[in-house]
This record gives sequence, C-alpha cells and structure tokens, in this order.
Amino acid sequence: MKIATFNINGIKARIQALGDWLDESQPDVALLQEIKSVDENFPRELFEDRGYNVETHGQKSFNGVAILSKLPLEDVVRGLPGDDEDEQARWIEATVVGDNTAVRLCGLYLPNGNPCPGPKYDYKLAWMTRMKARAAELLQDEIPLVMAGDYNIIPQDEDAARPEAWQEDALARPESREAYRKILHLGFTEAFRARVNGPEHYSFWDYQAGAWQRNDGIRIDHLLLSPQAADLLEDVQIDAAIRGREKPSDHVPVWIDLAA
DNA sequence: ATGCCAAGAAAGTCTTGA
Repeated sequence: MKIATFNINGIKARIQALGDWLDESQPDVALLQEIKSVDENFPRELFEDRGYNVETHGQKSFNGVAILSKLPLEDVVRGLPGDDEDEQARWIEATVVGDNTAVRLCGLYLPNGNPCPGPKYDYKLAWMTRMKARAAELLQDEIPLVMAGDYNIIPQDEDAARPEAWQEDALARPESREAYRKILHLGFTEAFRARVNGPEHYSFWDYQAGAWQRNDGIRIDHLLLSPQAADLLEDVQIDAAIRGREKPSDHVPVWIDLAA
C-alpha cells in the first residue's frame, strides 16, 4: 500500500501538477495539506475520475487537508480532537482496509508557529500537545497507524541545508523539536530516517532566492509509523524532482510502501 | 533576508507561508 503526503499549497493552483504526479506515482493513498479551499469548492471529480475516494476538511483561504484513496475510507474524523474552539482545518483521519490489515491514517498540517515567541508559537506548541494526546489514544487500538503530513518541524540540523539560518525559527527551536520528540517517543518510527541516513534530503524549498536551484531546502514533511505500521515498511522515497517542474508547490511528495 | 516568491480574497493591497 503506497501512502504519500503532499503539501500542495492550494488546490486551484496545483490541479495540473498534482494530477500529473498522481498519474505517474499512482499512490493508493494521498494525504494532502494546504488545499486552501472549502469542501464545496474542492474539485473532487478530478480525483474520482482517477478512481480515488475523496474526503476533505477544508476552510476558506488557508490550511485545509484532504485524503485521496483508491480503497474506501471509513470512520472519517475531521479536526484534531481536544479543542472545540479551534476552527483551523489541519487534521483528518480515516481507516482503509488493505489485503493484509486495516490501516488508520491521519493527515496533518501542523501550525508553522512563526513569529516566535508569540501567540502563533503558543498555538503551535499547544496543537502539538493536543496531537500527542490524540496519538496516544490511537496507539491503543494496536493496528497499523500512519500520521503523515507537513509537520513544520526540522527534526535535526542535518535536515536543513543551512541549519544556522533556522536556529531561532519556529520550525527548529528546541521547544519545537522537544514537542516533536515527545510525540515520537510514544513509540513512533519516522519512516524516512528508518531507511536513509545523512544530509541533503529535503521536502521543501522556498520559492524565493533560487532556493531550489541552490538546493537550499529543509525536511519538514514526515510520516510517523506506529510499531505495527513500522513492521510493514518496505520503502520510503521523496519525489524531489517534482519541485523542478512548471508551477510546482514549494513542498514535494514523500511516500512509503507498506506491506498492508 | 524582518520578505527576494507564491497563493488567496478581492479589486487595494493586504495576510500568510517557513
């Protein structure tokens, strides 16, 4: 079961690039972030025509997450549980049933948190505390669980081309990394680092200052696997070349293959 | 790089991103 995460930075602006990538990459599941669309305006027929089931959790202008899946999507949850006041669309869950096992999927768009310090950074850290509680709850089911998306976290210095430029940034601050590790330490395996060591592996390049051409990137899109999911991991890749195409997102897809 | 590019909402030029 091929499961991808992709921050598309606006569905309207990414119809061509996203469609081309889906046709080539043929993921069974694609967890999308920053659809920047309300549910009613999401062009679901573009994906249904390709054989995908579509579930969205959108909002006007900003944020918004979606799941595309060739397998039926069951037990959909929209919004990160734990705060009824939170109106930002950053979390969606669903279950798919593969040939060998069911898999619980969480698609997430973790808050950026800049500028920090400040209220946006407080929101980021509070959101991560809430995510940890939800993750702990889901782990109790002891079925394969995949939490994938734009974490807006640079886990370690080797995950940035210029780590010194990010030292004071909400993506790399010690408090951010600590909150990320607290989630990991519930028992998750970060798929990419389970398979690939070393620097120069990125999932985001800024549109400005020729960041892509200079490979001035950061790795902030991650797939976290529960123990039951980690045991099924067969492959993990970053589709970096997508970033060099016409009208790209500033993020690229990251995907895993699970023996599910 | 405390905003070089991009997207969205809107019809000016903001806000947001990371």
